[in-house]
Amino acid sequence: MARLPIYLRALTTLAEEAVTTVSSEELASAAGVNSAKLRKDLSYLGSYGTRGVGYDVDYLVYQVSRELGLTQDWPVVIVGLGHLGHALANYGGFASRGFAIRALVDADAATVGTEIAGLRVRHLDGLEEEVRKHGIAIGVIATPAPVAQEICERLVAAGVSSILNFAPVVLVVPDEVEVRKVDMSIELQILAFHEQRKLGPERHGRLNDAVAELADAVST
Amino acid sequence: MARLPIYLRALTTLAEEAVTTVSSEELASAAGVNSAKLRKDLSYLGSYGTRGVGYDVDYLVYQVSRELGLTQDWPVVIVGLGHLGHALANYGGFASRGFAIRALVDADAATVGTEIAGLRVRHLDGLEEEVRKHGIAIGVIATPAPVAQEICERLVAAGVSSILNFAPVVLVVPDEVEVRKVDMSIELQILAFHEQRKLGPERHGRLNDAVAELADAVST
DNA sequence: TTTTGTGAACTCCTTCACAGCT
DNA sequence: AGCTGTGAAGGAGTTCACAAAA
Repeated sequence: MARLPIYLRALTTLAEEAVTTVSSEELASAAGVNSAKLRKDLSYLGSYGTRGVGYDVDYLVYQVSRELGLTQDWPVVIVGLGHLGHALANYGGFASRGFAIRALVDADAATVGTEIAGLRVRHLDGLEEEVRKHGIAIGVIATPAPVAQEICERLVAAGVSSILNFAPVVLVVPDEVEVRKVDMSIELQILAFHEQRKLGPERHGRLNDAVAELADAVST
Repeated sequence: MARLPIYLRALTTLAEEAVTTVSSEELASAAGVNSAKLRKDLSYLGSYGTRGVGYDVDYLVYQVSRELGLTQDWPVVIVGLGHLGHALANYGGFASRGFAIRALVDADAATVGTEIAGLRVRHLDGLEEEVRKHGIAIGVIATPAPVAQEICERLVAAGVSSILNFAPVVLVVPDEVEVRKVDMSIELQILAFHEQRKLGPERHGRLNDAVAELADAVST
């Protein structure tokens, strides 16, 4: 149910605009999906709509939040406070969405001890203690790629079972640990791929090899 | 082919380790996918493997790069230089992967004129001029959510046809414009969902309504 | 013998289309 | 009359399993 957070965001926006009721058509277009898909997705949570009317916005916000586990606050640790970790620590979107950054950890002596977003950065040595002390279940890895796997293993050993990985590596974890990854280079590369396609039909792997062959055949 | 960048990263790592040949099995495990899937993906680019042997790493790096359009450098503009935009501008992974950040643009007077990662930040007013001057086709939006759609429209009007969006909104664009989005809150919410599942079987939408009903039926 | 490249089967997700409520 | 909830159809992507090539 990777789309629930998008629905929740659209619903929250509607609630702020004092909208009380929304149809699947309206909500779907706000979320950028097909309305049948939205209805099917919501139907997995239960029958929270009213036929002929639509969905009650506040009620649906609550139900979706509950399904996502956002009726409680999840304590989070950020490992690695370079530019990215710094940006993450300061990102306001977390607190308002059910997450509480409880610990910041870094290996760099110049960073350790500084205060970021109201929290003091602790040395990497204290990682396990911080995880246990705050009952942290979600770890964010914003370290350089070469150390990400090691940090990941330490997080898992300390009891973390969900990891959000910003380092450009494929993390190896036990089956019961959930990993999500965010890789900006990969997103840009996907865009570059589409840009290239737009430039013209020349040189596009096998498709164009076939075209070239055809052109050859025709010209002879 | 959203997986090609992952294969490319694995291949680049192998090349750095002076590995010359790799089997689909090995490359697939490095990329975290099934080997049949990897072979099928690569087969769309052409037949670049040798049966009984595997793939030549350097040759495959070249072919995948070419397919992704990374044999040329793509000029990029970053709009919004808060913590996140700052982090993106300083992220070294771009330059080494076929992208060149050519312009930085922000609306905040305190940020305009400062130098970030060797580039001077220009006022938002100059957005269109920067896009034209550098022939920019890819725009990165790292602004607050409320202005993201407006920035997006200006980028598109100026000629940008691919957008990487970090603002937590669904952007509306013409069909020919490609949008990729990165939303850290959404990734965390997906993790929270899985964390909650692990906590116990109580209260999980319709599945548990069914279980509860069954329990009722049994107890009566 | 080893490993690719790929038809065929399978599984999962999406969309249609409409019966059933309000 | 209007909109949800959902079976059924359709499509896309994944995995199997093996023939063909080195």
